[in-house]
Order: sequence, then structure tokens, then C-alpha cells
Amino acid sequence: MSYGDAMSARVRSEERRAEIVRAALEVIAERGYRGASLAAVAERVGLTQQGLLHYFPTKNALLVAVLEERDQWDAVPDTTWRADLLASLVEYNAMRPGIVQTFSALLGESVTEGHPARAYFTERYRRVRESMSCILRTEYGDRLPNGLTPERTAPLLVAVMDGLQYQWLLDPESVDMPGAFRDFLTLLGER
Amino acid sequence: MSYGDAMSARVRSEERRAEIVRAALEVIAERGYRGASLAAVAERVGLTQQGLLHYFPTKNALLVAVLEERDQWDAVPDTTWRADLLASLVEYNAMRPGIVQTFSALLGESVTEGHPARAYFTERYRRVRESMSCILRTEYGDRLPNGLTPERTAPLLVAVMDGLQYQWLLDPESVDMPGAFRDFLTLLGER
DNA sequence: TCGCCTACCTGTAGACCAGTAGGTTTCGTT
DNA sequence: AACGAAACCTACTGGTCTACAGGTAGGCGA
Repeated sequence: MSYGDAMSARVRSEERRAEIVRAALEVIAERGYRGASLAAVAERVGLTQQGLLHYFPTKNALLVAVLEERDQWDAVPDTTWRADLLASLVEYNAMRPGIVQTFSALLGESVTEGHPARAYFTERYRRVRESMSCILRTEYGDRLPNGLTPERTAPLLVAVMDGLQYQWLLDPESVDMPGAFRDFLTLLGER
Repeated sequence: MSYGDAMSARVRSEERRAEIVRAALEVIAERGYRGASLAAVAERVGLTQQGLLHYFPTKNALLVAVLEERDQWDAVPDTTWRADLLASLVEYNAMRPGIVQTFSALLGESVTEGHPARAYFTERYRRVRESMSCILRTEYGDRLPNGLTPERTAPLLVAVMDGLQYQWLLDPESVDMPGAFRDFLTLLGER
């Protein structure tokens, strides 16, 4: 058995899957999950719909892969997170409207009944709020300068990030997302 | 011509239309706009899908009616709006998860390309931000206690409201939407 | 009473969609 | 050279969707 060649086959397959996930991200951004047809995703990577089903046996499996990709994406080690880095994250997002649009669309859909991403987002927000609390506690201690606890501030922080994304996606000319977020951070930071 | 009877016919028709719009709100909350089939809405009011099309000739027309209903809903005269009333609005919303879910789902979908509600939400947010600026200026003058202008605060206010709604819809047990919103208001109000 | 309008209905066209069945080609391994 | 698996494809099933076409029944005004 030649490891080199065996790997190259596996690698190529893995690359194909990544390609497909990337295409799925795009199509979901454009049409939402419900509106994203397997055929549309397949066409974007030069496959037939059935060829795509060879890599992901169901549409749901493809969605799972998309969500896992996202998890990997912002799985930055907790220690490197600091409040000032949040501003850079928002700035970074402002340069990648595609990704933001994908997950804003998915978040919106996920509140509907029985949506396959609902559990994911519920769990994710719980984690993110917790993580934010930690960051805030490290930065400010048990009370922010304005008197709120980190646990009560975290939902607001998350809400501002998401809410600004929708306003910005709908009307990027009128909404300065990074600027507004910095405004919010100063709101938290000053006493 | 008997006005009384003519009116009663028109009234009955208008009532039917309102019934349909209400049913559409429910179905959209459950499955989003794309996932909401005319047949599902029709069934809920005891009509066939084609019977429904007699009242709203296209699915789009039904959506327009839904959005118009919403506009009428929060078309409270500007003068009665005050910052302290915003907290009651959020509290009120917390008692009507159905409506919140409908419009959160629609907002999420609206960021996708060519969505029929996109223009509506874009325009709406522009108006709401403006309106919020006015409220804040009336309340605080040209500078909030924290130093921000009303124009820079308004997007944050709107973002917090929307963002909290998503977190709350996904996990009402963990998120105290009205409480968190009050926290944010005190954040604005104290110097 | 006649005719018209409203409020529905059945039937169906024409798309699309996820997923199955069962091929064939390509290619690395033995 | 033979084998087997991976990587696709064609063909199809059974379903759902919006919308159109063309009916019918009942009430209202003339």
C-alpha cells in the first residue's frame, strides 16, 4: 500500500467536499437553506445533483457540514479572545458579506419550527454568551464600568453584533457596522 | 342599491381577507415565507388553495398584505413615542412570540437575493432608525449622557431589539428579553 | 324573473425538488 | 492483467409548488 497515493486520493476527495461546502455557503447566502437546491450547489462545482449526493447523501448532511465549517472557523482558543479583538472581528466580517449573509439567512430560518439548524443555533448562542461573559470578566472583573455584570452584558453584546449585521446587509451604505460596534464597546467601557 | 347589504358583503369580504392574512402570519412564523405554501394558509381558513388565490392573486400579493398589516400595527403617532415606551413595547413583544417569529423569519430571509421583502425591510429600517433618532433627541438632546449622538445610537438600539429577539426565540428560558433591553436602556441613560 | 357579480370549486399545466436504482468510467492496488 | 472501490452519470419516482382556465352556486339589483 502506497501511503502517498492513498493520501492523495483521500486529499482530493476532501478537497472536493470542501469545494462543495464552499458552494453551498454561496447558494445559501443567495437563497437561504430552503431555497438552496442541491442542483444549484452541484452546478456551481461542475457536478450533477446526483454526483453531489455521492459526497453528501442528504441535503441535511450538507447543511451539517456547512455548520461544522463555521464552528471550526471561529474556534479560536479562548485565551486569545479579548474585548478589543471583537472590534477587529466585526471589521473582518464587514469585508466578507457573503459569509455574514449565509449565517444571517440561516439564523432567520432557524427560528421556524423543525428547522434543521435550530438546535445548532440554540446551542451556539448559549456557548457564545458564556464565552463573551468570560471575556468581559477577564477584561473588567465582576462589574463593568457601567455597573452591569458580564452575564447580563453578554446577551447585549451578541445582540448588537447580529442586529447590526442585518441592518448592514440590507443597506451597507447607510450603516457603518464596525463604527457602530465600536460605539457600543465604548458604551460598555466608560463609566 | 341597498347600502346596508352592499356594505355587509364588502365587510364580509374584508373580514375574510383579514382572516387569511392572520393565517399567513402563522404559517410564515412556522415555516418562513419560502416554506409557507398557499395550500397550508388556505387550509387554515377552510379554503382550497385556489379559493385563496381569489382573494390574493399571487403569493407575493399575500406577502404584501402581511407587511402592510405590520406597518399599520406600529404606525403609532410619532408624538406618543418615548424612550420609556420602548421598554413596554419589548415587554409586549415578549408576550406575542408568534408575531415576533413571523418577522424575525422574514427579516432573515429578506437578506437573500431578490427576496420580495427585501425592499420593504431596507426602507423600514431606514425609517425606524430615523424615528429612533427623533425619540432620542427629544429625550436627551443632541448628546446622550454617554456622549453619543442620537444618530449614532439609533442603529444600536434597533440592533439590540432585533438581536435579542433571535436569542429569545431560540431559547426563551435562557434569555430575559425585556430585562436585557432595560439593561441596555440604562446603559444609554446613565452618564 | 333575468342577468351579473362574488365566492368559491375542480382540474391541470409546468416547474422544481430530494432521493433511489443502477449503470459506467477511472484508477490505484495486487 | 485482474480486481475492487471510488467517482461520477442517466433515468426515474413520487412529491410539492404556484398559477391558470374554466366551471358552478347563490345572492343582489334591475
